[in-house]
Amino acid sequence: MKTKNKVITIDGIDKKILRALMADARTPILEIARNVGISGAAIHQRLRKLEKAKLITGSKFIIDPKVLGYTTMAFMGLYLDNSVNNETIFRELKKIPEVVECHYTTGQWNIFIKVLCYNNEHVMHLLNNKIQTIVGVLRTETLISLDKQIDRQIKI
Amino acid sequence: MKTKNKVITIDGIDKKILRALMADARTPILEIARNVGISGAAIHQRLRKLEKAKLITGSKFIIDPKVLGYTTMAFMGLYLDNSVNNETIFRELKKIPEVVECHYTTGQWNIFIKVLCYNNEHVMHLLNNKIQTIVGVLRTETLISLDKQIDRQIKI
DNA sequence: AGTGAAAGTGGATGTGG
DNA sequence: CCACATCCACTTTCACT
Repeated sequence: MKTKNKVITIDGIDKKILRALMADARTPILEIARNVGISGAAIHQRLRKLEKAKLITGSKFIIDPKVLGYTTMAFMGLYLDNSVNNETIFRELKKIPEVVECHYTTGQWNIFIKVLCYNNEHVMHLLNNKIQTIVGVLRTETLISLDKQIDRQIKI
Repeated sequence: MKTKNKVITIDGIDKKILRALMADARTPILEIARNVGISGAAIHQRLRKLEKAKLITGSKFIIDPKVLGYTTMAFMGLYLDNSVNNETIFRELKKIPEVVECHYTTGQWNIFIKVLCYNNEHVMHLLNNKIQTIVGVLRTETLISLDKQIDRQIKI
């Protein structure tokens, strides 16, 4: 069990700062300062506060996997053998670079993952040679994402 | 139909640059320059090349929704009425801030979405008052993510 | 919480190899 | 493709309010 995270409240200025940086992590602090009408140093303090509260967990360049040839996104539901420890499965899944998300879920499957592949053949290979060979994985179901229409963070 | 994206190849230096910036979008270019052993100006040129190729699609501050109280993540599979246009559904879903991902998928459902909620009650409210009221949505199935173990970008 | 100033660093660009 | 040099803008910190 993880320790409980405190829920924090943020004001309008924090929201403006976050919205700017969530849209573009390299937005100059001074530019934000000019837009919200306070000094750069004040923005700094607020950012430190937000980082300390762990609301900001980092910043990332976002790349488009399609440009590297990863044109096929798929979701897979995994049925597991009751006798196997989830942690073992997670450890194996983390080793597979194509697996970009992994959830322990309610419902028909035990584990639900998102994968990125070059094409359907790659999906097949991944299933046969990587996923299905993990000890404890009994059966899988695959959904192909034909079109990703929304992909965003929670609205601030 | 979108226009076809060209698949590009990147060399070892590009990979190092991308890995640094994918981990932390605010990594100074000069720091990367020192690490890979070429000048800052060269890094600049390569970044422009990668942006031009649309491999880099932007940069974002990543926030942890849990700290704002969004402790419940769920996936929902939507069954649609054949007579309704998908675009109409996408448009409605985009208006719902809790919906952070939306895919048109193969398999039992027509549309598959990811949502962020405060709690199970919020999930229920979302289903009853937002999702199920969209014209064309016949039925839904919901999976709750009890634990997110992996959430990353494709490995470079 | 916020300001303002000061010192250091980094971003961006043009010239030339 | 890359280095070097330059200029300007931005980050970061601190004393003060």
